[in-house]
Amino acid sequence: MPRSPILSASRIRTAALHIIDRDGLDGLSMRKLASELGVQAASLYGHVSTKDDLLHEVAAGILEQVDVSGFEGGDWRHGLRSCARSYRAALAAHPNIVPFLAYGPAHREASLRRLDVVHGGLVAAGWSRREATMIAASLMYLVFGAALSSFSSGFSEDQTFYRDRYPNLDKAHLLPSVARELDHDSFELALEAFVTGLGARVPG
Amino acid sequence: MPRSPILSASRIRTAALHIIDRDGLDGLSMRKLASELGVQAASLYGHVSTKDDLLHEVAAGILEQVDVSGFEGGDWRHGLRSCARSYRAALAAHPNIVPFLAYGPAHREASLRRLDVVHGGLVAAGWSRREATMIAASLMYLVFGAALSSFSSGFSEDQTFYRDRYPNLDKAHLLPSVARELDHDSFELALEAFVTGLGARVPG
DNA sequence: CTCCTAACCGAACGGTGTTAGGTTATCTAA
DNA sequence: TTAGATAACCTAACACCGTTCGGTTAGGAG
Repeated sequence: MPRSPILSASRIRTAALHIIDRDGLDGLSMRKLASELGVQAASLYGHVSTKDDLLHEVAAGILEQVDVSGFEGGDWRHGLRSCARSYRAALAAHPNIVPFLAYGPAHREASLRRLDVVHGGLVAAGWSRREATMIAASLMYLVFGAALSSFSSGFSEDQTFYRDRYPNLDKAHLLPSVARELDHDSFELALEAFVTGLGARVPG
Repeated sequence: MPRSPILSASRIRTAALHIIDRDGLDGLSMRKLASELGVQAASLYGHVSTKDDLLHEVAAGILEQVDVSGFEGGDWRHGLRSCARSYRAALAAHPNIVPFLAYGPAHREASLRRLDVVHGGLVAAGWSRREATMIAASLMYLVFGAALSSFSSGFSEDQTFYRDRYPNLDKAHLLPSVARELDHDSFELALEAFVTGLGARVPG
């Protein structure tokens, strides 16, 4: 081989995710990415077909970490809860990429494979196929909704602006640390209410 | 006045939303927008400070249509349900702008004002302030999650690809019309389960 | 030592959002 | 009636973007 490569698809993905985490989704450009890898922009295209493709791969890497093994025990409630938490954790670790996921999460291989497992687990627990599909979809609603409309990613700046304008809103969630906790607790509340509400419907 | 204007902020917003609905979020450029208004791109900047600003205004116009009057009756269950449906309907009418909303919905004036009403309604119904905040947040999770991870916006193309790959997934939702119905029913299921699950917790 | 070839670079293309400065048409004041 | 003011729009350009084409270069293979 001609020259030992200083670039690789995985090194590029890692650097891209790092930039996204640090500078936001709009903060990622091929030129900046190349520059941080000590390389010119054109060189990236030997390892990555397109920026959009790169983003999809980065997204896949994140979704790959979602653990749906909680369904193996046969308890759909536990499966739903543990899967939802794992999903949320994976997204919350890289909130800046969530807007990209919004462009059609259903397409994604990694996402579908996991949805399929959830679906199978629900059917095995006694839900109809249609119900299983809807429950799995609902789980995605919760997870993606929580990832993108989070307090902590929304409020963190110019806190004084909100003060006194919205008398009913709790002022406390303007502090980032409180907001993070509130995000977590809200998600747990939503998840628990959802699972409980489902339980009032049918099996197990 | 010098010349009768052929441009106005509201005409620009309308045209922008139309392009977004038709060509997607990436299909909107200032030059195309200007051209559809019979004008050069630079002229837009007399009425709109920035493209980002324009998008925020368009988004605000959509969120403005959300009806939270359902809380006035004092029944928090009905309030939650009707507010959630109104929210979803508003977003589902313009699905292409949802990815933009993902860049920080909490900032938005129109959104906050409505959140404030929801919060007030919940407190009036007996929930604590903290619970009210979390419930309102959960509602946003559901609504935004449903808007962005919808089946109909995800699957509609290359249906054959999915066939046989995911044995557990219901094949039927590959058809757009079925997908739309499934989206609706899934949202209703999630909403109903959520409200029911909340009811197992506390007041009224 | 030569050739091959993979890895990277320089320069460019067409597109983007945005701005500075100039033109034009109408309304106001003299 | 005419001169000036000014809002509305345009022309041209800037800096950046993703992407591609045609080199250059450095090492391993014969």
